Amino acid sequence: MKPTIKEVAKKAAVSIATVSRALSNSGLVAEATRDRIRQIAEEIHYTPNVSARSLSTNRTDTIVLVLPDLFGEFFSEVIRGADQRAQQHNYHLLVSSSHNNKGDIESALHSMRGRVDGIVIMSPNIDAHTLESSLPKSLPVVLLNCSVDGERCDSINIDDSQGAYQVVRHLISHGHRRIAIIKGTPNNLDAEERLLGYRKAVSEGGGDISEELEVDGNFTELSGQEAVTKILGLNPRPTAIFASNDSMAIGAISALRKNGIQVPTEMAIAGFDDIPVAEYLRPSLTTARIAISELGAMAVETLVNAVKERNAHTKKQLVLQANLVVRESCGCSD
Amino acid sequence: MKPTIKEVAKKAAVSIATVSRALSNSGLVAEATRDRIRQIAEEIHYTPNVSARSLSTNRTDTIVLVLPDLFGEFFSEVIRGADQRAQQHNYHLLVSSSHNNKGDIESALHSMRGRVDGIVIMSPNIDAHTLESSLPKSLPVVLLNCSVDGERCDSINIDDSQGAYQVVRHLISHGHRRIAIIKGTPNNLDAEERLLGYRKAVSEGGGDISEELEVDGNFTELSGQEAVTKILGLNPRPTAIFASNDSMAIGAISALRKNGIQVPTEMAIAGFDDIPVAEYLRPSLTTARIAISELGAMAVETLVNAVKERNAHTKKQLVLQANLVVRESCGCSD
DNA sequence: CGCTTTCATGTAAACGTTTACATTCCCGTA
DNA sequence: TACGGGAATGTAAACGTTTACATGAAAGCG
Repeated sequence: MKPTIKEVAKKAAVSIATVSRALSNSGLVAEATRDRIRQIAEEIHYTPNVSARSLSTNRTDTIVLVLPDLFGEFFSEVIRGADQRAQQHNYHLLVSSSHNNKGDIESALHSMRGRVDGIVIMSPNIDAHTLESSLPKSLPVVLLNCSVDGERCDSINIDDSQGAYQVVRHLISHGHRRIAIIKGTPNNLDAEERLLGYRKAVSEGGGDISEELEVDGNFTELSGQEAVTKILGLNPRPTAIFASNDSMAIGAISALRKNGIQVPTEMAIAGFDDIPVAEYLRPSLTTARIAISELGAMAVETLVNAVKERNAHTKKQLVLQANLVVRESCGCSD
Repeated sequence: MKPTIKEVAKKAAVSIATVSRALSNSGLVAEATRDRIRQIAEEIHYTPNVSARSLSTNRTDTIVLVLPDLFGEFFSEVIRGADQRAQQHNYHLLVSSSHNNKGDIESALHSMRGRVDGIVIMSPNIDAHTLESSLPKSLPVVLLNCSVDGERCDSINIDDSQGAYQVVRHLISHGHRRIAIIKGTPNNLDAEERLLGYRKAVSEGGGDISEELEVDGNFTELSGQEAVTKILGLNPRPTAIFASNDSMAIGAISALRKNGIQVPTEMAIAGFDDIPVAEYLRPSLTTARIAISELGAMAVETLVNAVKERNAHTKKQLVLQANLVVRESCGCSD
């Protein structure tokens, strides 16, 4: 059985209050007493129970990042940024997956009460109003990639529409007029806004506007591959593809190669995100770059501030801009 | 302030014990009473404090995965497998980073007492004996990619040596005799064993054995690129490269391209891991495949069993085999 | 020498929840 | 009608730690 503070107190012949003060440097303890207590604690491998401690102090020095998924380069980069910034603020970062469904988000939220000081939630697939009804009232929350009205918590979103618009405009500037889009997951905020940006750019640039050019995908490489099969079957065939994220662009490039179609000379392609591997592909991928890792870092920064203000601060909504990154897959050179 | 069980009890005109029984379905409660309590709990947005609950029940239904880093496709895949298996067992999975240093591992371990029921630790860079001295005695732990003597906890390792051996043997079967290796991080168990496998295959296959062919890397794409600069400067120039992981192989391929060297006709290359993007590269990457996601899943399975047995079971050491996956980058066709 | 202040430590309540045990009431059976 | 058993609920201790307040002793100052 794991030793408790009582065992330390007994062996050190002091009260548990003295042990607590000695180990946490809170309040006066005679130096000789403190040294004796610390030595005994180390000898019997005592570590405080953080549940008991947080019950008592009403603090955990921990925050949690709840993501739709925990894998893939995009989420990886979000976690990287969040982890680094949490470390700088001496907060312990935990990461948890909501598996992209509302029930799991609620379950994750319910399991966090008393365990963390604040929560970052990325949840582009969940309706923000139904999400808000699940949010604990006093626990600071920062929402990522959700559409909320701003009274209840801070949020950071990506200007998806503008990023998609830039990328598609660039394809148009290459002379493309028949551009397909591989869409993201249905009911996903990012996907919806990227579609809007695509439509706006195509409309303004005199490109073909057609429902058949808007091909289903779900942000995975496999769905990018499958979309290409459909795109190649369209008549007349598109000359460029905008994939709503880089993973689908990667899958699309692979499928084009398998169909003997040369990128970018026979089909131009562009993505969205700029995940790290995008620059290593051949051809390297033109894309809308989001500072993904900075998204995670800003989320943590915002949350840590909210925790310090006991969630009483004026909530704010930030928007991250996307920047066009021109590489080879649109026809430009690296 | 967040409502507690006391507020629910007061509004429902029952004791806190009745509320606890009603909400957790433990013990008899009249149906009308239970319905009234649940309605009130929902109205005032009551969620139990999990710290208090775990203090009382001595259980958390949570496990944690402590990784050297939380980003990159490899760790991503480990997390994917772990998360799926944890969900199947109705355990909540948390993920935390040790930032690949002993101090942070100890800090992570100390912050988990009373918060989780068990811990998976992947720590290839830390000497296992010093790690073991930090392990809590009664908390079940599963170690990944560490070298331990097996009395204290379960472990799952990769047969790195054998995997590297297979890959390098394959390069030798293509006629290569001057094969460079891009090594992993110093003092890393995986890196060390892959180097041993490389040496054994080269030695048995009559290849060149030379310290200059063993080039430093640290598992990142950038270090793969930098290693290529050194390798191209060797005289006579190697005809093949074995990168100790796929990320460095990706970086190496990119650098070879930039130097105008065609893979595989002018330089063959192979990696280790088989991260998901490896199949989308051009040329696609020959590699030693580890069922990375299965590593995570097995770790969780082993830990959940250890928790159930209250850590009193006979500890076991499992070894995951690597399988050669032949693609284009060695000169074979897909 | 006496009084005041400060140091060092102990006591006990509190944090929020669970649950063992006790109590009361109701129902069924002889 | 009486007794026994079971349902329903309340009481209070426990989980492990923190910390406000109390107490005693020692040191310093007038």
